Amino acid sequence: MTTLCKYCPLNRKDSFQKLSKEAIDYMQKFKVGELAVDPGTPILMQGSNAPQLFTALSGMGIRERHLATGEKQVINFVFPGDFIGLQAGLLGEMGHSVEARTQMRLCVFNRSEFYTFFKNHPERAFDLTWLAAMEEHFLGETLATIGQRSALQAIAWAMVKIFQRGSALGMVHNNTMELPYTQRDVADALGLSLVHTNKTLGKLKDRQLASWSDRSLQINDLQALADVAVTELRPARKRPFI
Amino acid sequence: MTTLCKYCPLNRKDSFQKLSKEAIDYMQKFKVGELAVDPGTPILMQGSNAPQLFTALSGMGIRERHLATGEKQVINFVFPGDFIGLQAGLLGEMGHSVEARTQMRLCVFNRSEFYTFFKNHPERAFDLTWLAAMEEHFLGETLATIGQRSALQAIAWAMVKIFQRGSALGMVHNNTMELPYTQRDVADALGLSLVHTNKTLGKLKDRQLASWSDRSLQINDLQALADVAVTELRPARKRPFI
DNA sequence: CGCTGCATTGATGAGTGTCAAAATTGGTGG
DNA sequence: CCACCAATTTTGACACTCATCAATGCAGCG
Repeated sequence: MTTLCKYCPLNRKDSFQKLSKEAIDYMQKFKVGELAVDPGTPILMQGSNAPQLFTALSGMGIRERHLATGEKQVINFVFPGDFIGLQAGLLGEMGHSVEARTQMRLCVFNRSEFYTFFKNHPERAFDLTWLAAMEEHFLGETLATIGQRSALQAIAWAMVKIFQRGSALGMVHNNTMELPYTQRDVADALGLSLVHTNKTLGKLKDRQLASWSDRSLQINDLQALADVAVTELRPARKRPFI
Repeated sequence: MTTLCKYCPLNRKDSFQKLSKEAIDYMQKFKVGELAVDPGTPILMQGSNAPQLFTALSGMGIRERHLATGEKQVINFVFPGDFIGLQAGLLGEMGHSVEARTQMRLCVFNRSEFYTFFKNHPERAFDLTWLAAMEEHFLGETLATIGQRSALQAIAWAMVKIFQRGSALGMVHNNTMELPYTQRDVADALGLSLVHTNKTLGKLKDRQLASWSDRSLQINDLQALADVAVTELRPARKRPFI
């Protein structure tokens, strides 16, 4: 049972830019279906030339890049509203894989209509490029984290980012949000070993900055955590979605 | 004295997708001037909301992100054909600074006409998004490098990437290309200390894999270097430019 | 109730960072 | 043409963060 775009769950959240009625009508034509996946399911594979692109409607996942050595680098975490498959759509090949970490519902688009999309709806193309620019911005910040921050700073930074993102999406209640990731995911995202990540998380808990256990992250003083991370807390902006 | 777009130096290089005559005519209207800068000149500042966007016509530079701690992370290296200011154009704020490392000539566009650009020329908007996707792809690879590769692998990887990029642009002669960067730049790009970078570069030279001195990089066996870096050598694709 | 995946803890050492100083290079002015 | 200065490269010694190895505990699950 496919949700009509006019009832799109994303368009109801106020962390997203509202779509106009016309835009919704158009997206309805562009949308070819809906995909529901279980935790652990691969959605797009690195190197693949996928015929389908997605927008996450609900649930969480990860983007990860596999190396020849068998290790992997987590590029970032996927939240509702994220567009999945930009690289496949434009370059014809994904630079990373995407995998579900919770149950997810995805809105499915056809890659073949991608160019038409650009041609007929420049404001939507603009939105897509906006998302790409935002991603570039974020990856630059991540690069600075892995390259320059200590393990403690890096993990604090990651927790701040995740918490803020979750907060904007209404996933935070009582200073607490669900985190479906494993410590290995976080370790791979920050270029740290699993053991050291575990010990560093322990340190954050000892200092009462961030407490993460049982898939649940609690942060009482976000500013204090941001201070440890040497980051500025900035209000989230409304994002477009595709 | 401003070059006419029909004589654009980028359009003559065959590593770029040729622009149609109509596209050139349009770009001519979009182009508002040309900027020549000396080495060391800041082109765009992190956090700024620049009114102008650029395409590098010649010369090289770096993108760098400054941290509150005074350290910096080099995001990547700027080559001819690179678009500069995507984030300013779309997000209204740069996530990093851009600085010249050689003399550079830049093609200047007005940010205010950016949206018009999208609206009237979807194929050019498509190209811009293509570049953004390519950047995202590259940053993902860089993330994997900093996060997962050893210092030796990382530096080998960086040399391979730079050499390939230079090669595509016709900057390589006799297995040698000019490198206007400092070891500090490379260290900051890979999250390594200057001293360790220096010693590791020495190791690559000892092993006759890559020899960089006097601003000049020589690589005789690129495949061998790529093997050390644990990367695949892939043929460069034709890129669009703006 | 024995798997299997994940979290946790302790011990040890390698890979890098940091500190300090010398060598080299390039530019500038006398 | 030389003297001087700043920036960069190079080297050596030492410290420390973080990776690796190895076990144990714990929970979910067929």
